[in-house]
Amino acid sequence: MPELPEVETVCRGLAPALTGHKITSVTVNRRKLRIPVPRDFEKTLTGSRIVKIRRRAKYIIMELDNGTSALWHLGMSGSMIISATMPVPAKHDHVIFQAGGKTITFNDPRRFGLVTADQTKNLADNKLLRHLGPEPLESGFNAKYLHEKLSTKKIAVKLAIMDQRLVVGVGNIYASEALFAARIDPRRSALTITREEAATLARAIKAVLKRAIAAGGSSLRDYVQADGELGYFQHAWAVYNKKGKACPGCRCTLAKTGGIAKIIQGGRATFYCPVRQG
DNA sequence: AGACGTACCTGACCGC
DNA sequence: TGCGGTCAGGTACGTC
Repeated sequence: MPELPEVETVCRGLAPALTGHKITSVTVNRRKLRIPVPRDFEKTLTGSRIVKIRRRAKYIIMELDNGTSALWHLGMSGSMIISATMPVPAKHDHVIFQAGGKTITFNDPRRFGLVTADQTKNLADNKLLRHLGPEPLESGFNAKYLHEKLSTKKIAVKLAIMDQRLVVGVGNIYASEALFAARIDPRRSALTITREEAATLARAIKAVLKRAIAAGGSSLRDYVQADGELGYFQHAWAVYNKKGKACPGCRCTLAKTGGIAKIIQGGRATFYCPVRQG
């Protein structure tokens, strides 16, 4: 489920609890995730200290003092649970470790997530990370870059911005939300997006993600002290999952337009306002 | 090389 | 209550 803001929130929740602490135990209950958990994963982590926790795209990178980094991906349904006391085992608790007096549980019903490790110095060449495009909130992702990238692609602009090689972290929800904010029809071929529209879209992507990260940050306060599940928080979407609803900030009449439309692109649901994004 | 479909897996929900 | 069908926020891979 989680997109970039959710993963960022998970990192921000884990970092204060774990940074500087030694991993005292690791249990892997199920090795068959999207890719197999490495056989030496437990041995690699146990006894080493967590130096730093950061995010790259939708990966959580846990840098250890032994030269390796643990990589976590939440897939569609993953979450991380911080417990101050030994938690009651639950279904789909695939990896559990202890550090800093806390127990961290990686739970993922659909098992599209993954847990692995690699040498920190090799991360740039890591098979999972090497193809990833720029971070949307960094300066390299801007109007010029986006326009150049879109200008060579025939595919729909919504599919283009979800391509992690073009820019990371824009998943199905935020793609719809950003295009709505930018007033761009998601069905348009990427190469028809003007320089000016690309500038608006780049700004919209940043704004939508930042707003969601802020919402996630405020939800963090509730559980960072005690037990809590990281990875989900309440958020008010403008168009996502709002088929038939009135489009916020739009003056179109619901009876006339039918409100927010739902279409399928690349097998995934897209929500947009045919009037505002016409 | 780009575009597109498909596969991976469980659970929630809806209509009958 | 049960059953089958559909859908779900991600990503890699195969095929054309």
